[in-house]
Amino acid sequence: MGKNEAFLEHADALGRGLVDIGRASKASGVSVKMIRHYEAIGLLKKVARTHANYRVYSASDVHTLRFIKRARSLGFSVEDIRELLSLWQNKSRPSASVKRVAAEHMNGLKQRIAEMQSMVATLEHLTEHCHGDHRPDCPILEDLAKA
Amino acid sequence: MGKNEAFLEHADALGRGLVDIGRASKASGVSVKMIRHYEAIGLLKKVARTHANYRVYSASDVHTLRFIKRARSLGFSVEDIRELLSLWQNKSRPSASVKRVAAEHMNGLKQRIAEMQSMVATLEHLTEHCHGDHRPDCPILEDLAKA
DNA sequence: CTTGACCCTGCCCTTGTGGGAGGGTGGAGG
DNA sequence: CCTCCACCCTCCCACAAGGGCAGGGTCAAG
Repeated sequence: MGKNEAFLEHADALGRGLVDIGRASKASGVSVKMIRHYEAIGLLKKVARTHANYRVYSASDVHTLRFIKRARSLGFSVEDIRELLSLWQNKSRPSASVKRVAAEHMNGLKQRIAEMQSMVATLEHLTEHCHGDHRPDCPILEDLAKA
Repeated sequence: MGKNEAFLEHADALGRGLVDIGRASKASGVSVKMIRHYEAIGLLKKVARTHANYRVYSASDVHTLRFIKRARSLGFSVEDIRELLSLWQNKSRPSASVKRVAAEHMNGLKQRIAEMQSMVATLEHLTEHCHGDHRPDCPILEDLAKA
């Protein structure tokens, strides 16, 4: 094993395929700021540190960060991701649990989409009838003022 | 005019068609909390107060609150509303200005809808292929882990 | 005079992310 | 060895648009 891994030198760590937070950020697409934040809220386990207190990430940590990044890009909340991560790491998880999390998230998305579409429909209707010129009459303002 | 209106008694104020914040809230649909907040951020002008420092709203104030409420329900941001309110109060506004604000807001909505629809499409595809039973294999987790 | 329903201000919480201050470190070039 | 810059560290603050609570004042009815 050589030296105790709890306190590596920076150069040493890079030599062993471990990366600093900047490289982990570039490799995962998660900003440095957010990597620290995910650690602070316990989404990512506490990683090793160098003597200088620099965080050191393994390939597996970076993999987890990419998982988080991808999940965020699909709109999952941090709490959803917490659950997905634990399911991911649990080799005997039932796929039904994963499916449930995804399905609930999808329903939330669909509902918000529907709400926004109804806003768009109203706005579309109102702007269609707005001259959009120098004149002050405007059905948009009239709607806001009446309803 | 009778008494100076700067410091009314509560009962006095109600007698003149003015309302307290609770009534203004019920009449407008804006929560008491948010009425105060809108005042704090300058969306609503500072209203009169009674001797006891209670806020007193006129019918026109309530009308403005309803305008704000309706605009929020169409998804306009507070900053958009600030602009819409000033256009509403400016009798010589060009309707083109109103239309522009509405159109930009609509574009933002449409873009967010598109992003969310693409999330839903991906999720739908993934959940379709997930057994959703006791077995651990799950294309959802595989996607999150690979991409 | 008490009680309950209001009202007041002020502070903290949310979600996810960015920004900056103030200070320590690593490695390269002079 | 010294200097620099890029990087790292920890805190604190900010945003949207609200919710919630604490601790106190007030009003009207009984």
